[in-house]
Amino acid sequence: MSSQPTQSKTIRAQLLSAMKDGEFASCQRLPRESVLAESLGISRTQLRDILASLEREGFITRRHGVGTIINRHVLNVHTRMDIEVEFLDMIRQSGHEPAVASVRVSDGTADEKIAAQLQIPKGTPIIRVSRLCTADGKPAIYCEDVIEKSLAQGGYTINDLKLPIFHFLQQFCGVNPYLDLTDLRPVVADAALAEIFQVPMGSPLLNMDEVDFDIDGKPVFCSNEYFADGIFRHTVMRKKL
Amino acid sequence: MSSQPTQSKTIRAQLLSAMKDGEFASCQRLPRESVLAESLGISRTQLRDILASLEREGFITRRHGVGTIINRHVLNVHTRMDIEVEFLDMIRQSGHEPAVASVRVSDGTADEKIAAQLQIPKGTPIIRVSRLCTADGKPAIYCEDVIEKSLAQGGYTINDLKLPIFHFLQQFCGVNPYLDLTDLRPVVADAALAEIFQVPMGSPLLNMDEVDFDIDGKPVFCSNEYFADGIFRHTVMRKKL
DNA sequence: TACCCATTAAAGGTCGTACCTATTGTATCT
DNA sequence: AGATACAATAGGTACGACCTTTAATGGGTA
Repeated sequence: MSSQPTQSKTIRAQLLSAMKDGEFASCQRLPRESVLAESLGISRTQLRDILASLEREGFITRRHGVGTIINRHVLNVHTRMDIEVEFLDMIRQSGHEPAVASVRVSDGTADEKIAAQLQIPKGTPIIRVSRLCTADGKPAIYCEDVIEKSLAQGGYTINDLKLPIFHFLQQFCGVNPYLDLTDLRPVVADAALAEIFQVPMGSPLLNMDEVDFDIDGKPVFCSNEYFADGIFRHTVMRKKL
Repeated sequence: MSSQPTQSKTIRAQLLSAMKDGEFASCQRLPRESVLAESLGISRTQLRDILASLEREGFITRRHGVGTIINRHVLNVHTRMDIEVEFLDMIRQSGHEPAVASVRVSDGTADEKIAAQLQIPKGTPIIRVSRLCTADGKPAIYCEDVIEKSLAQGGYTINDLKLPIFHFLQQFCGVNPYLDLTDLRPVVADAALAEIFQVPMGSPLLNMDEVDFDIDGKPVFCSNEYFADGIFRHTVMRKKL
């Protein structure tokens, strides 16, 4: 059902971390494609496929007749908002000590909005998981995850929910999120959010409304998230189409 | 200096619009690579390079042994925040009538923040351009663009600044933004912003702090932008690395 | 009839080589 | 000294062959 970690993906990751580790720091550009391909043990054809995706992510720029340049300013971005990252990793990347302060699970049924997001009939049984993550002990992220109840296979404990939600989805629901679409909005803290984040009412918060799809394009999970202001630097890399 | 619109880019755009126009709607997947390559008049090699980038953007999913699936739910997103779009187009895409309500130009010098963003010494002369864009007559986007004064070649009028800023940069500054890095923050309207957006103080606004780089990785332009809440649907597509 | 397993066709993934073309720097000629 | 021609570099494109993963098919057995 899910996509295997193909050779391409592995080498891609390998090349990316090599760049991040300053492997080619001397001239900030990659070796000639033919050379690099050989040193990675793959063909130039495959390498070019990898480079095409890295270029689209902004990490490199390929220029005909010149070479492949490493975009260090992109590589150095802490938190790329256009790349899916676990909350705890995100907090860690921002230089803070992450923790899951609380988890709450409850059953319910899909309201109009959830039904639309998950493409299920209104009233379908769902599970709600509320979590609060802290950075150095301060409230940083509050999220309410929702998944169709019939997908959950039971047998899990609260501790399973304190781990990244992807583990839970994979282990107990048999689903592998492949990509997500997330809507962003600025909001101000109401009484409830002010209490959760321990900030004055009216404080700004970043709201993300996320729907995760599996590789078949089926929505499998959605999440409403609030991010405290001032802890993260949410950066997005943009290029024209 | 800038990258030419290569054949690859052209065909890529052509293929993407064909998908958007529902060209392959019947089965929501692309023809076999060999067939598609032929019908596009290119080699399979080149096609695969194109597909790699389209896959990274979420528009398609390539599955070994299966085929190339079109992700209509991604294709249908109105405003992809991880893709650079002109403000006026953005407003139009959101179903509103765009207009530039006001433009103001002033000279100044780089403060600490601008200096860091543009990687120039503090105090370097700059030009500031403030613009207010409206959607159906209502304030939607307010931005303050900044560019190093020595880059501007003069000879422009206010009307040139009412056009998309990229025209100005290209025509009068000789720079071609290649990608940008944008930081996102939720903010609440202070007195000045409340006046500009004609909303109560304390209203939520989305703030984007953008730095544009040319193809050589040199910062050439930065912009501090505010988006009214409720007009746009800022969506970002995310995949794991 | 129902289920399991082997076969096979379809389609993306990888490889290798040859050649085209844009850039850049250098050497030469004026 | 400047302009022009040339050569080296490196990415872009093209074929054609073969590998590997999926999914469908069909036959055989319980």
